[in-house]
Amino acid sequence: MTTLACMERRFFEPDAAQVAAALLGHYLVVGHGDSLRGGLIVETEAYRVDDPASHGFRGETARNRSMFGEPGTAYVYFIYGNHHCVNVVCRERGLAEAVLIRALAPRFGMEAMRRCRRGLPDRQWTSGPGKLCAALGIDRSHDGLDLCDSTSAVRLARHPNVAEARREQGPIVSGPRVGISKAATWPLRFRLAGSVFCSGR
DNA sequence: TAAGTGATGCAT
DNA sequence: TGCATCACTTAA
Repeated sequence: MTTLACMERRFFEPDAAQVAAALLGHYLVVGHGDSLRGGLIVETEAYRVDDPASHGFRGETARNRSMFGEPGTAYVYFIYGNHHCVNVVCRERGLAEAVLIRALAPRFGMEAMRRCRRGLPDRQWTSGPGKLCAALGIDRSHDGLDLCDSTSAVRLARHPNVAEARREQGPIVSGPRVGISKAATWPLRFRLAGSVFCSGR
């Protein structure tokens, strides 16, 4: 794909709910040497600064430090002893807001993703926040990367025709978050409801 | 439906 | 130091 321009930083200055919706239909990609893996974002979840479910709610620690960084920073955490999840930091430095990338429609590096997902069917490669990190090879070593920098291993890229992508895979719907015990009913989960690659939890 | 996995954070 | 919790996945 020749048209993979990185998102500009100001894209991530609004609050996490706005950014979570705005990211749908754009790309998350990871460079591995000369090759690329990634896909189209079809599901996101917002975590707000006043949000008891957010890792940043109780203040800055070694684990969540990058949540307090510049908008467009990657926050990657390790959970349940097995899985990594990747977030995009929003709002200005010092305010912990972030968007969890929950699911992708696979687009680039299909064979590499198939291998990393043990030969499972494509619908199971990236249809969950831990799955997509496994498929793309994202881990804590990517925590704190600038997702707006075209030289970063992990980055976010603008879809040249995001309106069309949303038409094809929409509509955009929002609803309760999943997998959390606090403030789960806040309608901060967003997805392209026509995509078969949503996590379905 | 439940087990597994290990880091994290708060209580002790 | 101990222990409950955890923004998940897989096997059953």
